Amino acid sequence: MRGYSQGDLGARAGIDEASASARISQYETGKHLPHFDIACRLAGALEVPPAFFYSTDDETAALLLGWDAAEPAKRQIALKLLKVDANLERMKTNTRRRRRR
Amino acid sequence: MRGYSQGDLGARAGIDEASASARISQYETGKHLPHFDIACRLAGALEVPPAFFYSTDDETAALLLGWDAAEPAKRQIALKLLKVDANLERMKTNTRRRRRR
DNA sequence: ATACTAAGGTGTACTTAGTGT
DNA sequence: ACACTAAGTACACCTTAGTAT
Repeated sequence: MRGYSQGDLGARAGIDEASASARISQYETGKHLPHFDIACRLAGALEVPPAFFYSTDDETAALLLGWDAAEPAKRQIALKLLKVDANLERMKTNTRRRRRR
Repeated sequence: MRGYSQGDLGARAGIDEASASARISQYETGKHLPHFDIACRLAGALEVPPAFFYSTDDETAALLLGWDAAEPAKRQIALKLLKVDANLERMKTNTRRRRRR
């Protein structure tokens, strides 16, 4: 199993092969959205962070890909670089995380 | 409208006030997941990037908050810092973006 | 083989009404 | 006022069967 067909991707994500092609086609054509747990498994199969699928602009998408590929040391530097502003911002806003299934 | 009640948040996200409290409560308690377009409007109201709601670890969540608060100049530095690894990584993997509604 | 779609079945979010703080 | 929940309704995803490249 080394291909990149919809069926193979489905298999790597643990989706029943009988419906994998149809479902992934529906996702790619925008007909339907996968549930979050399925998106996580597809992200695992494609080796991208799940949040990548939910980025609404190309810069954020690039950030998440770079973040995912970077080594821990480089991650720390990037995070510290951004963190100063973030902490200032968070004092002003009430941003509670919402739970997932 | 200056409060942080569920009803106010719903109003800022353009959700019908008759059901805003119930729905947001269901999101916060993990009973239900909002559709992606609703998540985007909630993110706008809370001034966080939509992808923040879909981050599966605290570091990625922090990254996205920092990214959102950072000025363009600082964003470019962070992005370039991560981009080298990212480009190398993308040559090896087949990561097609999936469409959204 | 693979990608895609229509239509019906299935499951989840949304609405409403109501309880409790 | 506000947060939360139960139950029914509405709607989106999933499955199947089928077409087409």
